[in-house]
Order: sequence, then structure tokens, then C-alpha cells
Amino acid sequence: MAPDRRTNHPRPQRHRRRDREVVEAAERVFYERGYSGASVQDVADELGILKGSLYHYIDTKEDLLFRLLEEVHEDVQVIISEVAARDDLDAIGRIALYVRRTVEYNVQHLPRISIYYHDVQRLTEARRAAIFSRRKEHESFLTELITEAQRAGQADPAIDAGIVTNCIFGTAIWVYRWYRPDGKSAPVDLPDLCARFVLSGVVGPAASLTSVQSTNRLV
Amino acid sequence: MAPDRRTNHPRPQRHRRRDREVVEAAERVFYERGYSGASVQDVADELGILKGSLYHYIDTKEDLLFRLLEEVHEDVQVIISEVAARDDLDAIGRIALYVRRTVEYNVQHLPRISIYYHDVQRLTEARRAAIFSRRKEHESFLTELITEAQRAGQADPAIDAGIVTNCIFGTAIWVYRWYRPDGKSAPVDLPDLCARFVLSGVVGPAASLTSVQSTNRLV
Amino acid sequence: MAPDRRTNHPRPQRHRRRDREVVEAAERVFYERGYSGASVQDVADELGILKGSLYHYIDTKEDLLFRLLEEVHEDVQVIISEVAARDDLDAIGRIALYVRRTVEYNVQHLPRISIYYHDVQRLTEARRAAIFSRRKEHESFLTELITEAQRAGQADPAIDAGIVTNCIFGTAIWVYRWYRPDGKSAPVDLPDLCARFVLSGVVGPAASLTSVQSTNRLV
Amino acid sequence: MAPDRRTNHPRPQRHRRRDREVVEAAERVFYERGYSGASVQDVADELGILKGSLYHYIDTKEDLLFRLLEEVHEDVQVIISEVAARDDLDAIGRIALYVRRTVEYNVQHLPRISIYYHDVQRLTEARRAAIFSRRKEHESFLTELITEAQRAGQADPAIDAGIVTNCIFGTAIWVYRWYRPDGKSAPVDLPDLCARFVLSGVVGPAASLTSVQSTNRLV
DNA sequence: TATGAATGAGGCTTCATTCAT
DNA sequence: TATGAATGAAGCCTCATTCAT
Repeated sequence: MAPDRRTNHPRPQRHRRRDREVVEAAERVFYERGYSGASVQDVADELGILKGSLYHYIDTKEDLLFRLLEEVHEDVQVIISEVAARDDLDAIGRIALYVRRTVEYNVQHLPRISIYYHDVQRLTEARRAAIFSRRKEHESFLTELITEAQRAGQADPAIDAGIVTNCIFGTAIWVYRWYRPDGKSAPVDLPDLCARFVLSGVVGPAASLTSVQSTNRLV
Repeated sequence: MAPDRRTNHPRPQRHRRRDREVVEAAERVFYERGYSGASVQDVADELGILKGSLYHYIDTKEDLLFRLLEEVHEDVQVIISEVAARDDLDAIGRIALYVRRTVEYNVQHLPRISIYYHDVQRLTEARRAAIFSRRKEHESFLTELITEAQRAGQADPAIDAGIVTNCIFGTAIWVYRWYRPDGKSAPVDLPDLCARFVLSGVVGPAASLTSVQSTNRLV
Repeated sequence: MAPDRRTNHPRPQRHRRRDREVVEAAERVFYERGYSGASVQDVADELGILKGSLYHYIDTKEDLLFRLLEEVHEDVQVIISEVAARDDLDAIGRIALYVRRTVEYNVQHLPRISIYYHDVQRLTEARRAAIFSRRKEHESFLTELITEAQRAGQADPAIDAGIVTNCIFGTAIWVYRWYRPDGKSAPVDLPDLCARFVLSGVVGPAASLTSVQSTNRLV
Repeated sequence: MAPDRRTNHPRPQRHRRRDREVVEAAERVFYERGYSGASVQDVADELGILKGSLYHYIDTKEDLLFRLLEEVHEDVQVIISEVAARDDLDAIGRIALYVRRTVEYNVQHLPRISIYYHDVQRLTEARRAAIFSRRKEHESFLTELITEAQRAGQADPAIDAGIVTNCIFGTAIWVYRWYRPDGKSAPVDLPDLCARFVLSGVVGPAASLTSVQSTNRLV
């Protein structure tokens, strides 16, 4: 009842918190029903407010999707920054770290990664372009690491770096399709296992001890 | 009631051709707009008939999705059968072949693979279960190949075969997300490159010449 | 039950009739509540069909308004053509005829004239421009008649022809605001009285017998 | 409760000024979008306050419209009083004066006249009746002037005074539909030109010099 | 006074499906 | 088979109004 005296920005604070709740509700709903299959009503229900009230926080349903996808890119940026900052690691080491962090993130944020990959296409032109532009940057980061590793003789130069980038993404992102936290389907070291797979494939370090060995478990 | 006697292509034949056209129209439409975002009207438009007429071929919109997904599994079954029949290959060789064939298929059928992975969840319970059951079989096939390779000392036993299965799927299936036939983004030997990545990872055959080399280009 | 055998276009016929009913229902509803104040539901109710069914005949609510306004211009065009064709009349005679016909039309179509003048502004840009363009033509027709009368010494040259045009419109169109067919507020010769007012004003023919007299009652 | 003693502009004064701003904001908004098409939000935006705050000045949206229309009648009353007081003028002279004043007013208050004629119907029963009652008085004033002119032999007795009233209104009010202050579409003497048209019509004073001449430019 | 969140009704439009022809 | 009108539910969004702060 008494206004909050400890801060002179009481409203923005509360508003921002509510904003987060809104996006999180949308996340749960879109994850379950898909963006197109979910209704604004569903999101409002999840929040326990009326459909009309939801429009205090958004202008259109698409806003919910866009905010969600933007947040994914903000999170990804954190990972990239961390990896880029580790100049104590060589290219292979940084690739391994990148894969570990990405898998960790995906495992902890299955729903939004799922939405990210299933529903970007539902964005209208301008916003889709905005997201794709950030995605491009993200890809370039990994492609450059691979090129660097190839130049250093640490990575197979026989495969185009762009293709390797996508193969790595495949392994790291695909996790959202099969890992389920409640089951026992994945051990806690999933990020590590994925990094290992990415570096040495099915065949494993048996025949390539030195290069891979040195980068495992070091981050 | 009486079959057409003037031709050896009785009704069922023509009917089946029309059915394929219907599913293919749905494929194009669902690929572009997603299952939930596409309307029956859109599919009818794609076929050049009226919405009401489309209901001569289907009972519900969901039928279109289900038929599409069933066809994917029929196609996949062909691949699995081929790989299983190759008892001249060892486990690693068969894994490589499996990856090649899968990537080939995905590259040639981007839309339906995309729909398969984005929209299965839209099926009603019973049909979703039917699809998931076939998917499970599919996964088991690959997992068993990996287990076999591990037993034969050809594959890294340090990673759980189930996880390796999913990592391989990631690489092989992810193709549908980035490969675009019109661009120059992928060389003709994409299936081969993916198989190579799956077997030896980023590090490549440089440090593990024997095992990988022997399986390349052998199918 | 039996298809109509007398014509090979049975559907278009029925469709066109229904189209007219739709526009007429919209006319009644918009007249009573105004375009913005009327709902698509109201129009559907007036037609005795469901709201959704109405969308077989229109794409948007605005279509109803636009069709209505277009019809007004089609009707007006008929009047203009008739007046233009009467080369047996001099300019003053044609002005008188024009006023009579316009007042007659307005009296018989109060609702759509009312809608025409109250709701054109609700049209979206492109359509509003289309209507305004036709209105401009309409005005020009009258302005030219006046100019002609002025040149012939039959009309007061002291007032700009454009302004006279608008004063005449005022008298002729304003009818829609006060004439009500059910009351006894207007005698049957309202068109004639308005024409007389337009030609000689309040003062009347008392002081200007010749010029006005000759044009009254001659059409 | 206690009035502000430091100034001779107590609360009511300030309140009244704000009230006027509110009505003026509503005027601009209703003029542009129509009463039904405008939202309370639009009016609040125009005022630069929030929608909720606007409700400190009004109880319902309809209040805004009603106040606006009441003000129109207050203004009109001023004109009528002025004309009625001019007993130095004969009936024709007073009609001319009335037309001039009305046109002047309309030209200076296009938006509210426009709203007055387009949106009275949106008022609820009781208030609409209140407005119509005042309008009736207004009309009667003019009708009586005409009857007087007819009795005095100054006006054409061939047309019913009620109809002439409406014809005059048509000319004088219609101005709001075509006059636009920014264009060069109207000379400064528009009120005079309209009065002249009303008195002598299209034909003009050419054939009726005396009666009309004597009333021009005399007010 | 002013704010802004919330309400609940209603508005425009789309949609999957049905059915008489 | 094909049509196209009709249905009824639902979807996205806006709105007038209220109220605690």
C-alpha cells in the first residue's frame, strides 16, 4: 500500500519484471503448441490474466515471439564473448569450449531454442531479417575459429569451414530435439560428450590421441 | 461401380496419382507457412481447386500432415533396408553409408524433412504415437550399428551409443536447416563430407588416417 | 432442386442478386448507425446470415462502404448523361433539370446519399481518392454549365462559378438532411421548388420574370 | 475546499480552461476520425495525457460529443440574438445578415459544424432530443423571417417557407463540406457571396436589380 | 490530478468442416 | 468429382471504463 521508498523507479522495476513473466509464459505456451498453434488467449491463461490485459505488454502476438528470439541472441552473445576472451586457448580449445557452452545452454533452455528454430519463419519480414542478421554473425564466429584451426594444422582442411560449422551446429543444437531433463536419457556430462564427438567424431581419440586429448576437460 | 474397361489404369490408379498431388501441394504449403499457419484454403489454392473439393481427398486437415509424415518413414525404411543389406561392409562402413544416404535424401527432400521435424507435435495423440514408434525403430537401427562398432574396437567406447546416435542425427538431419539448393552453399559431395565429419570430427583423418581413410568413398 | 435450364449462367445470376442484397443491407445499417458505429455483425443480422457467411461476399467491411459509394456515382452518372444529352435546353434549363433530377434522386435514396456524405472519409486512402476523383468530375459538369450560363448573360457573373456550384449543391443535397418521406414535410414537387430556389433565390421570380419563368416547369 | 486566496483566478477558472482544452482536443480528433471511429485514447493522446486521466474530466466518451454540440448551439444563439436585435433591418435584410453570420461562423469552425451534422445521431436518446429541440428553435427563427418577408411582398410566396428555410440552410451550412481555409478556393467575401446567392439565386440581380441590390453590403 | 494496469465486452476476420446442387 | 454457400467457433486486437496507488 505504501509506495516503495527505497527507489525512485518503482514502476519501471515492476513493469520489467512483468515483462519477463510475459515472455516466459509465452515461452512455455509456444513450446507446447508452436507459435502459430498457440493463441494469445493461451498465453494470457498461462499468466492468469485476461487476453485484453496482455495487450498492455505487447502490441501484437508477434512481439512475444520476437522478444523471445532476441533474448536467445543476447544469451548467445554472452557465450561468444566468453569464448572470444579466452586467448589462453588455441582454436581447437575454443571450439570445444564453444560447443560445451552451447550444449549447456540448450539443455537449460530447451523451450526457447526449440521455438527459435521452429518459429523464426513466422516473423514478419523486417524482424526476420533482424534475427537472421544476428544469426549470421554467430555463424561467422564459429567459421573463423575453424579456419584458424585449419591454418594451424589442427583441423582437417579437407572439409570446407562453412560446412564444418553447420555440422558442429547440428550436433550442438540438435540436443534440443532429443534431450529431456526428466528422463535419464542424458548424463550430466552431455556438453563434454558432445564436444568430444565434434572434435573426433565416431572414431574417437583412439587413433588421434595427441590433438584431441589435449583439449578435453581443459575448460 | 464397374471399373473402367477401356484402359488398364482403373480408377484406383488415377485416384492414387491425385492423392500424391494433394500431398505434394500440402508439402509445399506446410513448408512455407508451417502446418498450423497454413490453411486448408492455401492447400486448395496450391492445387487449383476449391476448398470444399479438397475434402473429397481428405477427412481432416490433419490427414495431410499424417500422410506426409508416413511417407517420410516409408522413404527412410528404404535407406535402412539398403544399409542393413550391405553385409559386405563393417559397422563403420555401414554408418558411413547410412549418413550418406540420409544426407542425400534430406537434400532432395528439404520440405518434408522440415515439416517432419517441426510439425509432428501437431498430430493428435494416436497418430503422433504411431510416428514416434517408427522413429524409435529408426534410431535403434543406428544405435545398434554404433554399439557394434564399439564392440569391434572401431568406435570410441567412451561415449554412450545413444548419445552418439543423436550426435550423428544432428549432423545428418541439420542439413535441412542450412542447405539451400539454389545457392552455392554446398558442393555436390555434401553427403560425403558429412559422413567424413561424423566419423572423424573436426580434427579429421590427419591424426587417424587408417580407420577413417578406409571407409571413405567406398559406397 | 432441378438446375435452371433456361440459362447457362445460373450461379453468377444468383450471386449478383445476393450481392445486391448485401449492399442494401449494409445501406440500411450504415444509415442508422454510421459506418464506424455499425458492426459487420449488424449487417449479417440484417441479412439473416452469420457474420462469417457474410465474408463470402466481401473481403473487408470497407468493401461494403466502397460498393455503396461506387453505386452512388454510377447513379449520378446517369443523371449527368441525361442532362448533357438535352441540347434542346439552354444552360439555365439544364441547370434546372440537373437540380430537379438530383433532388429526386436524393429523395428516393436518402440513406445512401447520407452515407455518401458522412462516411467517405472512412475509406482508406486509395479508395477515397477514387471516389474523390469521380466527385471532381461531377462538380466540373455543373461548374461548366454555370460558366456557360454566365457567358450567355443568363446568370449573375458576379459570383465565381465554383462557388455557385457549391451553393447549388448545398441546396440540392441538403435535402437528405431534412426531408423525411413518411412526414408531410415536403410536397411532391420538392424537386421543382428546389430548382426554383436555386435559380431565383428567396426573392423569387417576382422581379425577374422573363429569364426564370421561361425555364420553370419545362422539363 | 477553500478557494485559493492568492489569486483572483480560483480553481473553477483553471478547471474551466482545462475543460475547454479537452473539448477542443475532442473536436480535432472527432473531426478527423468521426465520433465512432475515434477512441478515448485518441483524445487523450491529443491532450498529451493518459486515457485514465481523461476520465477526471468526463464520465463517458459521449460527454465529449455532447459538450461540443452544446457549444455549437450556444454560438448559434449569439448569431440569432444579434440578428433579432437588428430592428433597423427589414426581413430580407435580416435574412441576409443571418446568412452572412452563419457562413462566417461555419468557415471559422469547420470541425465542430462537421461533427455537429455527422454525429448528433450518436448521442443517446435524451441528449439527442435536447439538441434537436434547440435545432428546432433555430429553424423556426429563420422560417419566421421568411414568412415575414413573404407577407411584406419581398419574398416569393410560391415556395413554402419551411422549404425555403431548408434551402437556405443548405447553402449556408454546406460550406463546411467544401470550403478549406488553406486553399484559395474561397475569397474573403464568401459570406457575402452566399447571402447574395440565397437572395437571388443563380440568375442574380441582373433581372431583379432593386430588391436584391438594396440588401447587399448593408450589414 | 495523474498514472497505468486490469477488465470484459465486442469488433473484424479466418478457418475447418459440411452439404445441397 | 467439383462447387460454393453456409456454419459456428475461434483468433487477434481494440475499446470504454474502473480503480488502487
